[in-house]
Amino acid sequence: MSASLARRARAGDFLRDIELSLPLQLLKAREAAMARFRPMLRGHHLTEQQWRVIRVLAASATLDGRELARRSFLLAPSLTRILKYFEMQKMIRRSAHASDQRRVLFALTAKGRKLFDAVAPDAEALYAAIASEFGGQKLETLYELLAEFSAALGGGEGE
Amino acid sequence: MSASLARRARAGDFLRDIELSLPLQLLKAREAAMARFRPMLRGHHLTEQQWRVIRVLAASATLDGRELARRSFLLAPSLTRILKYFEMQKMIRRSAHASDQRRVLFALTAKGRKLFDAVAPDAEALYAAIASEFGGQKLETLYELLAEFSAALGGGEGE
DNA sequence: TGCAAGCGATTAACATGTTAACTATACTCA
DNA sequence: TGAGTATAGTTAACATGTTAATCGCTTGCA
Repeated sequence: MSASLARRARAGDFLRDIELSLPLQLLKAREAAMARFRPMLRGHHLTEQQWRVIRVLAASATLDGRELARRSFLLAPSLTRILKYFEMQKMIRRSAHASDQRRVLFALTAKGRKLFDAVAPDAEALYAAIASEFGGQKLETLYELLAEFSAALGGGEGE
Repeated sequence: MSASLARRARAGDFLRDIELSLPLQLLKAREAAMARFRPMLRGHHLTEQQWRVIRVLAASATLDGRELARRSFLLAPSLTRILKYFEMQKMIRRSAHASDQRRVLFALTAKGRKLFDAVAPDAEALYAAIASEFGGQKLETLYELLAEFSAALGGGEGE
């Protein structure tokens, strides 16, 4: 692999080969993983982003929009749209913040919890399959490198 | 970092913490990098995907849609829209394939080449800064792991 | 030959990404 | 206390992601 990289770097293009674009390689890896998850989520009538919201709320009971956006890594406009949809579906319930009228609190309804309980085992199974195919040790190394990378570029902020 | 992962895994949530979602970590790392590139591209009135198309064409002279889609890692509908836009901007020219009337060939115009020449140095500078901050050696390791991951899950196909 | 199946490109419909503007509420400090 | 500033959430506008359908061209094969 290292040899392959070196070969490409010597190829003589003006710009380094697009194969060496880091954002693109991250996108490819992400797509390789998502290609597994998407059909399963689709079977539950969920998009990836919708599942992230359900998952975050399932782990935290009640959250305001800001925290929900941070943990699900969604931009505010996307989150607004998703929450509006889930409210319509009776999956999520909103309530007022006691001391700050700007904030809105969100929580899963019983129906939303049921959805989570139905999807979670499928997601875990796919994740386990990926870990098995790629190797748990390498997966851990990849996690660490990704975390270091995000931290080095200041792309995580929170915590 | 490994300690941090272990701590979270022990946290006791029903599902493993969302922080351990691989697609999400890949997305975060990608976003950390793109946060650097986006403002620069915006200064040239380009989106990330538009830049990928320009870059691929700059390296290959003439390509049909299929190859262009594969190398820029864009889905056909997105590519169609981007090419339509660039044609309107006179950045890209389309021509007919000699032996297969289904295919369409695309190439940069002189104006498109000029755009590439203007953006490329800025992109290289940002890439060099990232390599410097994160470390060239770790960056190479990350590349290799990402490539192995994509290959292991069958998410690259071509070559 | 001719037709069924496959492929390249486009279009359609809906969801999200991205930036900017806007509203309402909260805070700060003179 | 009150003008100025900051923050949470929403809305707007446009670009891309995702799946499905469509249309014309090509290929394989009876």
